[in-house]
Amino acid sequence: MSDQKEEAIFLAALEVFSAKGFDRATMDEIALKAEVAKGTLFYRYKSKDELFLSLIRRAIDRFFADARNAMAGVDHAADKIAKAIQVQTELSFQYPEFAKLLLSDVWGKLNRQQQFRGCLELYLQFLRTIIEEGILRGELKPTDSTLLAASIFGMTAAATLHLLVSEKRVELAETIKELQQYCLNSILLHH
Amino acid sequence: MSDQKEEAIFLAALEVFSAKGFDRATMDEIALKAEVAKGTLFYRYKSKDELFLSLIRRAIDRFFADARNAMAGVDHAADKIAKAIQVQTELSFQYPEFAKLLLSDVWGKLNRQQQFRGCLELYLQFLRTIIEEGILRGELKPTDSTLLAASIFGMTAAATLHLLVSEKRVELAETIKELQQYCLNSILLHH
DNA sequence: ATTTTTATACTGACTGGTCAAACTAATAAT
DNA sequence: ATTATTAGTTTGACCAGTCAGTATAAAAAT
Repeated sequence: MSDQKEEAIFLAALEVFSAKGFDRATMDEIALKAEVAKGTLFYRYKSKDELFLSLIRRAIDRFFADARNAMAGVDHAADKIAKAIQVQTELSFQYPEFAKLLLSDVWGKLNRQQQFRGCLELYLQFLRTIIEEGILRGELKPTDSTLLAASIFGMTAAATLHLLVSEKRVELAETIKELQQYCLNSILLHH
Repeated sequence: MSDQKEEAIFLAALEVFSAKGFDRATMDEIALKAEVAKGTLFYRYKSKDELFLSLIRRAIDRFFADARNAMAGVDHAADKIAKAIQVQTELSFQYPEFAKLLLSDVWGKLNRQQQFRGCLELYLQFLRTIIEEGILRGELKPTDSTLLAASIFGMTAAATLHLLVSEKRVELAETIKELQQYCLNSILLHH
């Protein structure tokens, strides 16, 4: 039960799944990168699916924790949303390949993908709560909180991925500020 | 070079790739669904990659044409953006599985995925032009047009997919209106 | 006549998962 | 102290299935 091995497997899985996506990632490559025999992977995880999910859970938990953390002491709903956008953008820049994996594999019907979605849903739920509170407190316009939460998440994910993929050098801080403004102010000059 | 066969292959490929994603889709199944011998697929397309790309090109061309069409006679940049959101949302609702495929497979590094991205880029370029014109004409606040274009696309894609995947019954028209407002007005009540 | 299609069988590379054997270290028995 | 036992862990060769792509020879279609 060496924690070292577990950590090595986690890092290798993160790397390989991120680089190749679920289907093209192989257990052989993960084992190789983790410097562990293939059998060890299956001793510790029932299947490729399970290894993948354990990775996802750990990563999303951390994302979630970061987001909660960033909002400690923040009161206004708009400010909380701004923080959420910031944390998500920072994570995308820090783990771009993982962010791609996230946006690529959440939409499917397979069991693994549904469970994956369940993890992400926890975060969206959290956003929803913030939105609903904001509406109740008269800070936000009434709207379908589910739709808005998904919109904020999707806008941030796709925008950052597009930047990362297009390989333009960009200022992280500047990007965050603009995304926050799209969402929180109008893009219109007069209205 | 019967057009009938080509159409059958197109439809079958659309269906199978949409349902399974690129990796899990098999040429055998596509051939079966198209009621065509497997050899025919390889006679007409060099490889699975090529078949996939021809499908993508055709689909995105159509999306692009729809968008252009919807904007004929529309003048204000904000109205054009509203139309873009509308067309994209309608297409997501009409071909939900294909929309998933789109958002899942555009981010990769593989040759096929890069070419795929090239197709989508044409559309984003188109959005950019609209945005830049809007800025020049003093209708939109100055911003990085690339970032905004990607944000609009991503917001719309992720929001609609999330609805489709969560299987809540929703009003298409209502959804479109809300997404347009997120983008074009503020979500804030006072500002 | 030439191109296109079909049905079927085949190849060969790849990969998730298995399993019996081997290793390790701690504990119990002598 | 030394040996035996036990339980958990690790190994890597191996298996069975899958699938893109090929081959072929006959039949349709143009």
